[in-house]
Amino acid sequence: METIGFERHDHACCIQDGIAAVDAQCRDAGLQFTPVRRRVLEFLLAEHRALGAYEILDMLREEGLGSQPPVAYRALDFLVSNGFAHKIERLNAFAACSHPGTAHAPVFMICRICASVAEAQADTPISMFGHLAKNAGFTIERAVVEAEGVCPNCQDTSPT
Amino acid sequence: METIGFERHDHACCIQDGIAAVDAQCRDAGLQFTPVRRRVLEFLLAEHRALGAYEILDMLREEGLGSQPPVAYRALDFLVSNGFAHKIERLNAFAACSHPGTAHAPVFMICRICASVAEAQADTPISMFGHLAKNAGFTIERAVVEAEGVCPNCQDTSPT
DNA sequence: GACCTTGTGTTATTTTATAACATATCGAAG
DNA sequence: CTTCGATATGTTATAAAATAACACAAGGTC
Repeated sequence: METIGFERHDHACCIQDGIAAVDAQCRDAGLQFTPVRRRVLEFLLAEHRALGAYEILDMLREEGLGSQPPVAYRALDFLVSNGFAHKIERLNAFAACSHPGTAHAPVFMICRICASVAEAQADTPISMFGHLAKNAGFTIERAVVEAEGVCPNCQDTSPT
Repeated sequence: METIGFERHDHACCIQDGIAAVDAQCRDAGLQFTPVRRRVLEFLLAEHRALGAYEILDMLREEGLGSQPPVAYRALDFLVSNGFAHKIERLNAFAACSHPGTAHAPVFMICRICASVAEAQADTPISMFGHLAKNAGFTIERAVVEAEGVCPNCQDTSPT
């Protein structure tokens, strides 16, 4: 139920702590947290918005870490499939996970004005839609929940 | 809270009733329910799964109703922006609305095995995530909710 | 040292979506 | 009735997002 995202905060910590947490988890799980993968996660952690794969690819290219789409997509696959990042389906873009290592039922809030993305942890998909699924006889395995609207920082500006 | 989707049913009615409802709404609202738009909605209603834009385009092409992508995308835009169809973000595909004309907070259930899509009506995004948004100071305008899993008809088959 | 696994480099292609401009239809205003 | 504006469609071209397929490299293990 906790949300971190739109508040002011020490942003350096976002990156450091995020990387450290994933580093530790990779060591525990025997996953290779390679330079490309680490750098991509850093890019994602550096902004509280979702980055497109090609945007990431451009950043990698500037650093000589890879120049072709599969490089970016492979790193993103690694991060997403291990729960270190999420794909924001609505945007065809990717965001670092704010709660790496914890049980996952992310709810994303996407600001239509500044494009920032915050991740809230809800309980489980079951607790939210379990009753609907049960009615239908459907077994939920995973849920995409993405709310669009206006973040607190853009609330006053442009009422449209 | 009602779900129609995975049950056996008189499928001809899905199409007839769906078209009739949208036809009526268009007349009321002064919207043009043109042949292309009508046909695209029929394609969507004909299957309880999501169709890709290019899949729809192929069907239009076979009937001589248009052969270039914008034709399909424009018809889909019309249907989606008037609430007669929905985009399933997870699939980059489109499905007819099961509840045209009613207040909208659709929850989609996507079967990973047979690819069928059912639409349930939840209350409002607010009732589902309002507390999360409130914590964050976020104003929800729209929500994408898509659950993936296994539909009742595929439940027994292939436990993977 | 041969082999296997995992990750990266690279080329090419597929899939999804839109920009931009031309043409057509139709009702309302003049 | 004809000119205009609004809306819809036709068409060409291109952009944006994603993946297939194969080659190479590094590191561990038998």
